[in-house]
Parts: sequence; C-alpha cells; structure tokens
Amino acid sequence: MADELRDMIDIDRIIHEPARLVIVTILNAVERADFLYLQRETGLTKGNLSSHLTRLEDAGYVTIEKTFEGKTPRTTCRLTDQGRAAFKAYRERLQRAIDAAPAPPDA
Amino acid sequence: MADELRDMIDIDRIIHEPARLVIVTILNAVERADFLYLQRETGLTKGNLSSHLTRLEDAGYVTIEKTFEGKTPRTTCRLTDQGRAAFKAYRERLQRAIDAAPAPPDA
DNA sequence: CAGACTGGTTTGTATCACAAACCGGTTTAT
DNA sequence: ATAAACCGGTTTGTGATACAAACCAGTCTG
Repeated sequence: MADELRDMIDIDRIIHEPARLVIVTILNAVERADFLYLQRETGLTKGNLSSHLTRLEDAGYVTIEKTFEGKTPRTTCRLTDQGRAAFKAYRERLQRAIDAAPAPPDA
Repeated sequence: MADELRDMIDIDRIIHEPARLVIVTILNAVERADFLYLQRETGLTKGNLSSHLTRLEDAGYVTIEKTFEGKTPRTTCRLTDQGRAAFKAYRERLQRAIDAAPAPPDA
C-alpha cells in the first residue's frame, strides 16, 4: 500500500540535495547556463557551486564545457539526457511519496 | 522571479531527509504510531529509526511517549502541531520550487 | 609595476546518516 | 535455577558530504 512511501528512502540523493535540486531545476528549464549565471540565480558561493557541479558531472547528470569568451574563461553547463530523465523520475517519485499515506495500523 | 527556487536552498533539512520525510508523512496520516509499526512501515533499522525520531523530537516535531503494554515497553510517537505545520510548509515550498523555472538568461 | 578583479578549484571542518554493537529486561528451554 | 534467545530500543564509531574560506592562474586598471 504505502510502498511509494518506502521507496522515498532510496530516492536519488544526488538530486535531492537542495542546492543541486535548484541547479538541476534551472538547467532543466534553460538548457544551458554558465557558471556565473548559476551563481547569481542560486545565491551559492563559488566553491559550493563548483563542487555541486562536479558532483552532478560525476553522476553523469550534467556536462561542463570550458571555453574562452575572448580572453576570459567561461564554463557552460548542460543537463544530459540522463540528468533530465533522473530529474523527471525524481519529481515523480517525490510527488507519489508525499501524496501517499498509510492506512491506520490496525483498525 | 525564481525566488521560489532560491528559497528551496534553505528548506527545512529536518524534514527533507528522506527517512524522516517518510516518518513524518506517516505520522501526519495516522496521528500516532509505535516504534515497531514505524520500523515495519519504513524498513529502517532500529538504530537508524531511533536516531531519526530523536532528531525529530529535538526539533519539536514529534513527541515520544514511553509506556508499558503489560510487561513490554512501548514507544508511541505523535506529530506535534509544530511538526504538522512544518510538514505543510515543507510540502508547499517544495512544490513551488519544483514548479518554478527561471526565464532564459538573456533572450 | 602594484593592486584589484574574474572565474573558478582545492582544502579544512563540522555535521550527519547509517549500521553495528550494546543494554536492560523478559520469555523460553534445559 | 540457569542459560540462552528474544524484545524494544539506545549509544557508539565511521565514512560521506555540504559548506565556506583560502587559494590560484590569468587579466585588466591606475
């Protein structure tokens, strides 16, 4: 009955972390975003943003592309198909879990 | 515009932890539940469940009542009004955050 | 040339989730 | 009567990790 609830316990922790959830939600909407845009949008410190992005990259959820805009470096992030799918799955699972409610213990 | 998103970053971490989210969702539905019921329902180990309950108690979100059922101890948990309110706020905030999407950076 | 800024990465620390070990008490077996 | 197994949890140890501060390579400005 409440299996949707129990499933919540092994939800994707990569996405579940609030900072990353924000990052992924943005990337899901805009398709590509550079580091500074993400920093402004999230309010995260650079260090924090950097490590979350690395974590998302390691998970295969985002690609990070480094180019030069004239002479200044520029880091562009995109959600991968895998990341997009994971985000979709995350939202669905979370929604089902929060809506789920067990029947009273006995009667 | 996407302030709902940024707000997500300071979402209530007490509730956000998946194991506790499951516990709170159950307690929100059933009004009171004993330790063993929660353990069966969540699939958590005893130690893990115990420490999450303590954490929820410390946060003022649940009350833990110890009684005896004949000769065996029995631990009963309830969501406090504060806990119920926090859960409601959590759900609303999460929902708004997930629905929120920023406009593309420039054009 | 010094100093400040840009665009990040690396390092240190404090927190925390988790399971294993433990514990007081009770029931069952010998 | 004693031991051994079980019940209902709590405490302890540890590995992971979120976060910010410090750092760094390069560029621009006075």
